[in-house]
Amino acid sequence: MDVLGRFTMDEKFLKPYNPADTEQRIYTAWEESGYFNPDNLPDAESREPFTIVMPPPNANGNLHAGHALFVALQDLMTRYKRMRGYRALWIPGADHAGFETQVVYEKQLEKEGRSRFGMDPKELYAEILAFTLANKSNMESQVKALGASCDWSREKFTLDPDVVERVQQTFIKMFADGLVYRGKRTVNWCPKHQTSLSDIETESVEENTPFYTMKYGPFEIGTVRPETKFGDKYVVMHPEDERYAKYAHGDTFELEWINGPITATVIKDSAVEMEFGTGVMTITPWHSQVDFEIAKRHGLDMEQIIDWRGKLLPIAGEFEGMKITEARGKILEKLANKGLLVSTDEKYQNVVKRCYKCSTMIEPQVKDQWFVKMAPLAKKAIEAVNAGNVRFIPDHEEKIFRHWMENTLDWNISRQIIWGIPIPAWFKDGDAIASLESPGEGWVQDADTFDTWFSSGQWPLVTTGYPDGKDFATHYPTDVMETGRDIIFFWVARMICFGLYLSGKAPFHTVYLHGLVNDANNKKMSKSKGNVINPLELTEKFGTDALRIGLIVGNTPGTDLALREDKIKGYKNFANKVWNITRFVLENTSGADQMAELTPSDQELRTELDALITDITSDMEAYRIYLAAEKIYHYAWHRLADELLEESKPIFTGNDSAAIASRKALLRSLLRDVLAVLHPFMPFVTEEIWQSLPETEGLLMIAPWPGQTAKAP
RNA sequence: GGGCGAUUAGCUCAGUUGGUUAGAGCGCUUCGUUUACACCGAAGAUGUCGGGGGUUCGAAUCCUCCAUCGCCCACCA
Repeated sequence: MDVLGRFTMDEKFLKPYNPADTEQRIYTAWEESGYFNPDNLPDAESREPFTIVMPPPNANGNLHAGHALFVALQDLMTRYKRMRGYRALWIPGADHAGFETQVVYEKQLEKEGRSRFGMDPKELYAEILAFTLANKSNMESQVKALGASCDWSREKFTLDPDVVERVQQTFIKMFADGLVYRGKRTVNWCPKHQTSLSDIETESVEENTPFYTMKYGPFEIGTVRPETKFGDKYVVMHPEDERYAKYAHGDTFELEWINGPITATVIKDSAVEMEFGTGVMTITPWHSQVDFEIAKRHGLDMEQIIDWRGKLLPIAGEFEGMKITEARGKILEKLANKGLLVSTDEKYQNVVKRCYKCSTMIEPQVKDQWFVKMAPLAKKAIEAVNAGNVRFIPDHEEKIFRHWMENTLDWNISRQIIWGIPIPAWFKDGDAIASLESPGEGWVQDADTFDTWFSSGQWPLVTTGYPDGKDFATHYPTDVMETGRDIIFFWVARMICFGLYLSGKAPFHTVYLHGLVNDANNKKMSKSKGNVINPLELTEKFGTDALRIGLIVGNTPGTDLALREDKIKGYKNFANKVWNITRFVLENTSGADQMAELTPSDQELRTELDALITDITSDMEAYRIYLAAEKIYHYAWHRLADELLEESKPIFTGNDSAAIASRKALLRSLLRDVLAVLHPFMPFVTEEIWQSLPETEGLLMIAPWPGQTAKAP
């Protein structure tokens, strides 16, 4: 107040809004208030809990645009609920991201002219740990820069000792319950990364692969992989194929094959498609899933042809030690010379599996691994969805979820990498058991680590302290799982399975799935394309609020988003617009009596905003967040600023003191509510302004959500 | 081979699950520098809502077929 009893407006409003002057200071104020931790909220005990678990970002690099979107969404959900009077908890975390991080680190080693192979495992582990911890704190500071109101005191890292122990205990329990088993089965082997991968860690790509037909004794067989055929000694056909009726199952015959004469056996199996090719094939059980299944059904021999590095073994004779890619041509040449190559279909299209990280062709190999038996877990997950205990937004994702769940095969959780949680298992004489401690003499510990999703699948449980931690009773099940549509199988499906298995309850009632954030041309961002946008560069340029609301407005769940700078720039202008609305209101409402009676027409304007807030509130409750954001944006700019402020000018320059008093009180109350509704979307600028209003006390962050619906539940 | 989605203004997208002249942002045209804001304001142009057929008093919205694009899953060598 100045000497005349008038409010003196902060001079900062005379200049455009500058996010850089504000954001760090405001975030510190929020953090120091302690309200990120819901236990510190006023009347915390009487509040209903609301819980979101943050998808822990991989601690192996900078945040990307997708992280900015999830921070914007989850933070606005948390802030909204906090203002609505909930005991709002958003639990942050960081993921060691096993294989992913190891791949990132290996690339770094490569640049330095080093390789993980030949390194002492303990040294390698220590190096990756240091790398991960450095990136973890980098990642945390970036999440803070985006304004995340998560409770850092509850932050979890997937390699925290209690997490590791919980994950290992789960494995042991699943072993006891018969839900994990040690199986010698076909696995997806990446010859570059020297580890097996789960089915969803491979990419199936349709490619042009020449299809060769070869003479195999009295038969003609087809293959796209001549380099695997050395050991083929079974010829398989459909039992009802009349063309081959004269051959009986088990018949043997001699033939001249790649490296000389062999004895082959006839096998009848209905897995063979009669219509495909000649209806006859030979099998390579060690290097093909289908062939493996056939061999298993009939108890046939299996022999490894290709080693773990992708080179031919001694069975290949003169081709031993050759990489399969270079061997193929030479083998074909030899086959042709021996008159065994009948024909080549150069145009054949075939589905090839590749490593999702390095695109190396996956080599199916038979290996002893730990598998999770998915069927019983999937059954419970589907039941939970059917019962309406888990709801998907957008709802069509439920169909995708269900379809995958109904068809998913057992899950290989063994990884031959050191960067991860060790599998607590021991082997002796072909026996395998799950145990933290050695069962006794002669037992050898499993050297493998868990698929990283085996631990992150238990994330809602471990972050809330399952089974007897202090938050488990209050905050589990959590409320919303907000994450990317692209990890519905990797993560969401597994979390539901683990949650139901361990706690008997689904870990959340709502799954909100956002789409991918693409570049301005709607192309997927990738390092190789060089179109990756660092969100922190955008916040520096346009302010965090602008980036956040720019990612929210018009972005319907499940739909990919083209991230365009001009859109973000538009919301930078909006932040400045709100700033200048405040300037106008403060300049023209000095000495406002907040209790002044509103004129009938002003009362109507007040009622108009009340109705809008009711509408926006129901949008928020129904997760129509993109609409809620647009509505308050539109009201602030095109109703309040363009129309109400304009029509206020003649009132303030007139001499109707009742009208002036009414209008002053009205504008102040409209401004406060606009700031409050806008806060979850644009937390920094709204809080900054709130702190400059003479009539407000405390942080906007914990102010009540306006409107009649604001009562605590 | 199976599944999911999209197709609305030049561009990026909404359209709250059938209801008056279909909306926003950016871009574009014209005007405006009046002390909230030029990071601005006013006015304006632009759409057979992919195509055919159907249901309905009424369809961008529901049904059906077709076309094009995108994504996901997949053990025919």
